[in-house]
Amino acid sequence: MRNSYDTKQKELLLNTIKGFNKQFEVKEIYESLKGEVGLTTIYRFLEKLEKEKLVTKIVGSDNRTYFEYLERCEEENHFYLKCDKCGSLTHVDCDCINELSTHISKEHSFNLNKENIIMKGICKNCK
Amino acid sequence: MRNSYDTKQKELLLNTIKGFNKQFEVKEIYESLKGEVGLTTIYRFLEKLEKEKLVTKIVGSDNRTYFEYLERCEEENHFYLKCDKCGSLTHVDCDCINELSTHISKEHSFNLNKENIIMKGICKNCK
DNA sequence: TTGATTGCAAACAATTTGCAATACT
DNA sequence: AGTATTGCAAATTGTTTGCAATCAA
Repeated sequence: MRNSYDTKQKELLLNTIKGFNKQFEVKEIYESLKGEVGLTTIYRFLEKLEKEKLVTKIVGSDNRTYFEYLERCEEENHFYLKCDKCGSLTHVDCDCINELSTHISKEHSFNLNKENIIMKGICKNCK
Repeated sequence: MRNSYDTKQKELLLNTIKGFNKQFEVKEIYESLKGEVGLTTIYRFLEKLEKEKLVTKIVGSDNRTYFEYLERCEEENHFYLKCDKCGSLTHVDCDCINELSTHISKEHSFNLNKENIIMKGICKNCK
């Protein structure tokens, strides 16, 4: 009684998704893997990754639906900086986020979800 | 040569949208205004509000599409705290965000978009 | 009166489901 | 062999568009 098989499609999909270093559309995966993986399979794989919290569905500023691969990170004080211009996602480990979190908890009675802090703006390259 | 008329529908829509104090679905507006405003009009109105940055389309953790009314705020050090549980949005004015922004700019070469900082977690009521 | 707005029905696009064929172990 | 996976086609759902009727100024 197994519950998962390794297939060519899964491997192709994961590599392709990791290859984008910014948000991507379903269509883009489909195009890159034309003839190798069907649309249905792509949707099903993304759904699985979403459940595993490896991928998030988002609405872009152009109002279209994108997916974003979020590499898991076990660091304590970790957060993401996402560029509004190029869509790139930068990982940061810095105590500043811990301080902020403590402050917000004490002063504003709100507990930040420290596993997944994403702040937006303009990255080094784009400014 | 005018470019906008005041209508019953617009007024109803704006009041309804302001009435929710958390994210809402198109369907919810439609239900609350059943018989008073058509679906097409709702979509068109939301599109207009999105352009004015009063409303944002988002994907919920249940993977459905929601809209969120973001009251504009002219304060200098303003940000939002969004509860992952109840969806409520709290406005905060506090210098802490300014310090963070300065730090991130200096140390991590990234310019936060200070107009629209939204951080997620669990609110006072839900914890 | 003039031009904006509305809402139906139809068109369109994105996503999901049923199912038979295929691949994995 | 036995079960998971795939992918087509069809069904479903969400959103947009064309257009004639209506409404605001």
